[in-house]
This record gives sequence, C-alpha cells and structure tokens, in this order.
Amino acid sequence: MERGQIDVESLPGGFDLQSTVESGQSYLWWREDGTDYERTYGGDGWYLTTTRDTGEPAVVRVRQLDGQLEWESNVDAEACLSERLGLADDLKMIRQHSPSDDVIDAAYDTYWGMRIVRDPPFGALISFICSAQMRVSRIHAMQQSLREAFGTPIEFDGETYHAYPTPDQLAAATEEELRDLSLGYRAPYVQRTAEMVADGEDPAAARNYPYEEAREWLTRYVGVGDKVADCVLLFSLGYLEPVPLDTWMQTVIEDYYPECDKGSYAPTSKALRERLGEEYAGYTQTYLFHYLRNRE
DNA sequence: CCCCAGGCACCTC
DNA sequence: GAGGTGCATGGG
Repeated sequence: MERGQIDVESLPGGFDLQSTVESGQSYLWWREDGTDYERTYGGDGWYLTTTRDTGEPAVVRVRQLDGQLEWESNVDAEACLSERLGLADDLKMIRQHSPSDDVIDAAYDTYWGMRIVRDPPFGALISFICSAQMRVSRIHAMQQSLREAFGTPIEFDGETYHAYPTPDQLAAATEEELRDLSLGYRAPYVQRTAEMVADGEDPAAARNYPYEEAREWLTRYVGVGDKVADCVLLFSLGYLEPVPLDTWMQTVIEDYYPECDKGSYAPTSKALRERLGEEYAGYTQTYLFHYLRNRE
C-alpha cells in the first residue's frame, strides 16, 4: 500500500473535503461506511474513489485531518488527487473575481474551502446523464450499481472494490440490464452514449472548443442537453464559467436575480454567468447551489 | 392519492 | 428556434 499526505492548509483558501465531495458535483466518490450523503458523517471520515490515471484500475481513499489530506492507495495517487479535487485552484483569487452580495457572501463563508472537482470525463458524462430528474442520493446509488454490475474488480487492503465501468464495458450492457439497475428511461441514453465513446468519440475532445461551442458539441451524446453538458464542462473538463441551470438554480434566479430570466436556457445561463462574474461563475454557482440546498 | 427530483428526446409549428 | 409532452423510479 502506498500512502501520503498533502498539506492543504497552506493552499490559498484552504480545503474542505466533505463539502467538495458531498456537494452534488461528483457521483464518483463514496463514504467508507457506505452511508448516504443525506445522513451525517464524521468530518474526518474516509472517502473512496477509483482511478485509471496510472493505467491499471486503482482504489484511492482520502480523509482530512485538520490541514492535512491523508491518502492511501495501491498506486501513487498524489497527482491524481490534486487534479480530481481542484487543489491547484486559487480560491482567494477566484472569490476576488466574483461579485459580492448577501447570499453569495453567505455561501462562500459557510463552505469556504470547497473546490470544484475534475471527475474523469467518461464517468462524469454517464453520471450526469443519470442525473436527469433524479435526487442526489439516487444518482450516487446508480453509479455504485453500475460499478458492481460492470466494473473491473480491484483487490485493495483485503477488500474487493469495483472500478467505474469503461466505455467498452458499458457499451456491452443491454438496455434491459441497465433498466434492471433502476436507471429507468435513462438506460438507453447510457448504453448508446457508452457505445459512442467506445467507438472513439472522446468527450474530452470538447476541450478543443471555447466554452459555448464545447457545450453545443457535448450535446451530440444521447441524453445530454444543455444542462448536463454544462455539468460535464464544469465538473470534469476544467471550464470554470459554466452555470448549469437546474430546478434549484431556477429558484435562485426567481428569488435573487429575476432580471437574469431570459426565457430559454442559453440566454438565461449567459445572463446569470455575467451576473456571477463571468470567468469563475461556475465556482460561485456551485457555492450557491450547495448553500441553498442545505439551508434550514 | 399527490408532487418532485442537478432534464432530455421527440414532436409540432 | 421556441413551445408542449411523455418518460422511470422512489421518497415525502
């Protein structure tokens, strides 16, 4: 077993592992004890995920003890973690470039240290296809089901885990098998998109385009509209300006920024993006989403 | 029974 | 291109 520590206290803005992993940005991590994100969990508990960064599928688990991020894996996971958890982002600079009002300030203050994740592109694409009209806890459960049904087993520290399925593994699944995992009408979307990626249409190729063209390009995949495309760009591909518009953000617009409601998705998202500070609007959006969803 | 969940494909016009 | 409709599943 390899292990290590990353000093996150000295990063600009620090780091909050629990908020980063449990804020609905990623569905590719899980708690060691398997409990749902709706239930309370010690602030120093372990979170696990899998990676193929070094070629072979590997398990990575991390926990935060004050200013240290402690990790254990069957591979050297330090570079992977830094990338996946957004540790290179300068939170202080990002906040300085974001506007200030009562609700934005409260969101940043409450969850300060939360960072934008960078999920692996295929996992991000599939998990956000699954997210359509679905609660956070069930989106998680679906990804765990997909791992166990189709993912490559990994032995680690005396336990058997499952890697997230590869495009080939999911493309070989039948719609019927996916429906049996309670994916509902998303089952054919997942199967057909996995086929497209397995046939060589790499979602990471969206990075060849500027933001709005990249969003349009991603809608080529079945089950991917403007909202899911925005989530993939923001939570996987390193774009920090997308403002995904879901039902929660529609409520935010009604309650706080009604002048940004332009009727349809693209112009409304653009107006809110400009209102939230253009180049890092996705960061502010993610703080607002997490803060407002957990308020009360 | 109802309504809703980090929406999308498909059909009109 | 904008605007309606059907869609699976589980929780409150």
